[in-house]
Amino acid sequence: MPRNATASAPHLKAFADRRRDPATKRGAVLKTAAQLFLEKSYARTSMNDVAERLKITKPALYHYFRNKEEILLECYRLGTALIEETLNDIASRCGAGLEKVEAFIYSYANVMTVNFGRCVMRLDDGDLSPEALAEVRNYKRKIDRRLRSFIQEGIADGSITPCDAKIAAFSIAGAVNWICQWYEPEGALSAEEIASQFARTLTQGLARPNGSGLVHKESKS
Amino acid sequence: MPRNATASAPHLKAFADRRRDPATKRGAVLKTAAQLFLEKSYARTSMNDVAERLKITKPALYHYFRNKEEILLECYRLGTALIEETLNDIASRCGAGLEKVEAFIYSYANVMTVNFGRCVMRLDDGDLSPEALAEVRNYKRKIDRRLRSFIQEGIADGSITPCDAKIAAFSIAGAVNWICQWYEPEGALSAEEIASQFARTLTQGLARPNGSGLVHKESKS
DNA sequence: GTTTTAACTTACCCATGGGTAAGATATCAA
DNA sequence: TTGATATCTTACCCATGGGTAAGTTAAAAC
Repeated sequence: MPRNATASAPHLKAFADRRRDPATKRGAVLKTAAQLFLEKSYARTSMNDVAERLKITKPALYHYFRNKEEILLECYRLGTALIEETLNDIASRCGAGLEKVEAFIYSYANVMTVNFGRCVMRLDDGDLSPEALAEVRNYKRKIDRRLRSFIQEGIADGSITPCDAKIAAFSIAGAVNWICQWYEPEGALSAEEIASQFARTLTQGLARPNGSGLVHKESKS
Repeated sequence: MPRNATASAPHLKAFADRRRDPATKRGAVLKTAAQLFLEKSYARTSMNDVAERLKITKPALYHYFRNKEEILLECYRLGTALIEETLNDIASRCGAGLEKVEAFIYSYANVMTVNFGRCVMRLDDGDLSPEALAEVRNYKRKIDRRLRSFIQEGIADGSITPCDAKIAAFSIAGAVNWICQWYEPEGALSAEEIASQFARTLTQGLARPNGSGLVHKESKS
């Protein structure tokens, strides 16, 4: 995996010449800011830091965003859009509740390895204004409800052991959300490995099917 | 459980009269600060906020702590002490790896519902100085290693399905750590309910033992 | 009672950082 | 070429909040 946003920097060149399209530059600001927010947190990232990395000065940023918070909010919006996309896919897919949950874990885990996705669960939404906070909380609630409904479906169709769906959803969401706290794009673990093992262990559990015998061990691929 | 630190405030009276023991007052500052850090985050909690809640003035706080960071660090220390305590219990206990993991989840989940425990995983350790950060990271690494070793034990003794112990540990730790993000002491879910269901579903999985775990299950529904 | 000392207050300092005013300069349309 | 406009810079404002200096009050020691 050679080119990973950090090292070779495509978007850092966006401000090389003066007149180019604003859309690209706005995007570059956003990408850079998201990166910094993940590196140092939103609060510890100053507008100057963002400007510096783009090799411009602070006030230039205000041509593309009204204020710092708007940048943060936009990160949330892009991230939640990624999540909603995959959620719609899964919901429309046929299958038992358990399969949906499994697909959810897999897809969601992958999103948690993408910067904008990571922002959604790692950044502190308490830094948002009340209105923006309400919007973001709404997105998050929607995700939680979606997962919870998959679990309830599974209990209803018999693919999932009866349990408190609310707690189960928190458990799964927690495991996956936490990825954005420790995942490193350049790290040893690939997104694919993480996503697939998470999907398996969270649905099937750690426990060996029964006792210690290899009695009816299924083909483990 | 009627008296829950928030409503009836025992430690908020610590500064009622002037000369009392410093230890109690220091503890009151700590408790109040931890509470505020969880309510508003460390960064958004000013020393004035802490003082105000204790009905004293900001400089008075500096009789008990050298600076704001020392308060934060102390929260981490008390929290990690709670965790280590339970970890030692479990490690010394006999049992298969899976049982240890289960016990870990149960105990750790309970710690995550206690304010100082919540601080450990919810507060942003990036606010600490490099030295303090190293100390805290060290605590956290120890916890992770402990969990990972339980899992490896389980794989070795046959109680746990072979898997990548590192990823499995992240998954479990994530689910449990996330509790401190959503748990509300006054909320509908009790610590006991959460801890026991977490211990069960994370070890046994969601899937119903027989019938649906497999991909080739024909799932009508 | 008087002194000593810890506990606390009032009043302040100043670094950080979000945001703006106003001017400079390159780009684009004509 | 030239004016108009978006782009970007230099220089600044000021609110917030951690931290301190120095004095005040009350408790405790004698």
